[in-house]
Amino acid sequence: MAHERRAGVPVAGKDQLKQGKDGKSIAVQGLRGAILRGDMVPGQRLVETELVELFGVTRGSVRSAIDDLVADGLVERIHNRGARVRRVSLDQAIEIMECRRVLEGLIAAKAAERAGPDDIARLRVHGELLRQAIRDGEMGKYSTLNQELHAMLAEISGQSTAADLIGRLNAQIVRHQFQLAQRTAWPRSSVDEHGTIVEAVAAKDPAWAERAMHEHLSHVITALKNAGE
Amino acid sequence: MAHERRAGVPVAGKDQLKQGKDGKSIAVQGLRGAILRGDMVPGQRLVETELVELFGVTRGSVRSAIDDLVADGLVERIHNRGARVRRVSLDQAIEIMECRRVLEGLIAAKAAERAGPDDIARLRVHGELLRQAIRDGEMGKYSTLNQELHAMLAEISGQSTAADLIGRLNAQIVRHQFQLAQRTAWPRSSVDEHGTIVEAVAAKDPAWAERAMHEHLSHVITALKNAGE
DNA sequence: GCTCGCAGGATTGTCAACATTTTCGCTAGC
DNA sequence: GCTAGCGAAAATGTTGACAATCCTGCGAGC
Repeated sequence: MAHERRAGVPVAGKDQLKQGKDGKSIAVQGLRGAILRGDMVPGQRLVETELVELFGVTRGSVRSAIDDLVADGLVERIHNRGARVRRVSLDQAIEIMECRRVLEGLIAAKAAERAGPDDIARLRVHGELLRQAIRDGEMGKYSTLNQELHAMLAEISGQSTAADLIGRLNAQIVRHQFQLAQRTAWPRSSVDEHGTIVEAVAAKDPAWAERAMHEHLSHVITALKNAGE
Repeated sequence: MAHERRAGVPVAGKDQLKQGKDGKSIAVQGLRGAILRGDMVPGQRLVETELVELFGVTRGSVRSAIDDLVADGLVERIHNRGARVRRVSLDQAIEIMECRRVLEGLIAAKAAERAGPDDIARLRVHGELLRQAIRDGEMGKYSTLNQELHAMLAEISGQSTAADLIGRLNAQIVRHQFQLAQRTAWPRSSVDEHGTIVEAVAAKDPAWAERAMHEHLSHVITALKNAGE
């Protein structure tokens, strides 16, 4: 009480470093990585003792890590019956993408409001790289650049709350997105949607940026729906 | 889906019963309630041993409960330095409300798509009650009805992901909203925004419903901004 | 007079053992 | 031949004790 420290501001830069040491964070990072990487498939049981010897941490840490991932929606647990990797149905994935759509729209709009000249320059460079990756058919590079572009917009927008929510939502559907990227040949019309978004932000036109982002993600959602049939 | 803990509708009856028994859930509910009710003010330290004797559960349960609330953004914890009730700045509250704005817009749109005749009837009744509460100046009743209306839309929309996100976001800013409700005399123009939303949903016009919801929450955000000056 | 260093006390983080619940295989009975 | 009931094994949930870390107050030294 004597020490009224910093009013809680956002996130955790140094916390991450500190947490890297203790057992819980090793378990969290290991488990999250394994699930996101696909080493553990949806529906698979997570037996605590197995994870103990897999990660070399105590059972308490594993337990705590599972709690964390349950809160993130990556794992589901049933009382006295253990935990398993959450299986996200296509309908749920669509729901999640619809949330992402409006949140990314918000970010795009705010980014358009706040973007400075240097931000715009960086965005343009990234947009050009994206176009090249698409033209050369390098899907891996495209995916990486795509994520970086969204991250850049999030940073410019300053909407850390929205960015955080999107991060969580995305983690839940990486598998669907991966499948989508592999099975879908993107139509020519959607090739330059990123370019439009960049342009809208550069023009500092929030409404346009939001519309462009909405349109872009609507196409992804449509592709998701079609993939299910 | 993964989190049917708090938000809209208690799907699992027996889970509630089970959760009521074990220590962790008692601690979670108790702590969340205390924070939301304002019994514990932002910035206040949460000493584990104190909570132990307050709720009559073990320290492990308290610890686990704190982890849960950290994941929900209600509490922040610093390594080896304990946990405290998260202090949400006005800027952060505005950010959160902007997320809520677009998510509620999504829900309103989807609700307009899916609403059946009985849903519409229920909404109209609720809208009328809301109007009465405003006319009679009963702010407490207004607040309750307002929440119920939003919950009803969330249920109709079927977007449980968005509803869950909104539930979490809302919990983080109850304090701000409470202060806002007490200090602000709502302008006449915003009196019947709820009516407009209900009408738009009843007309099964998603775009209109989304616009109406956006406008409504934009006014709340504006009020929030003004309250800070 | 001020700063640096150092125990003392308090609080959190970790761990290993105990209790409870569920599941699966087996036997007995219809 | 099939189903119901029982018991052992495995996995989970819980508890209490131990170790590491941090804040506070006091005293010595410059």
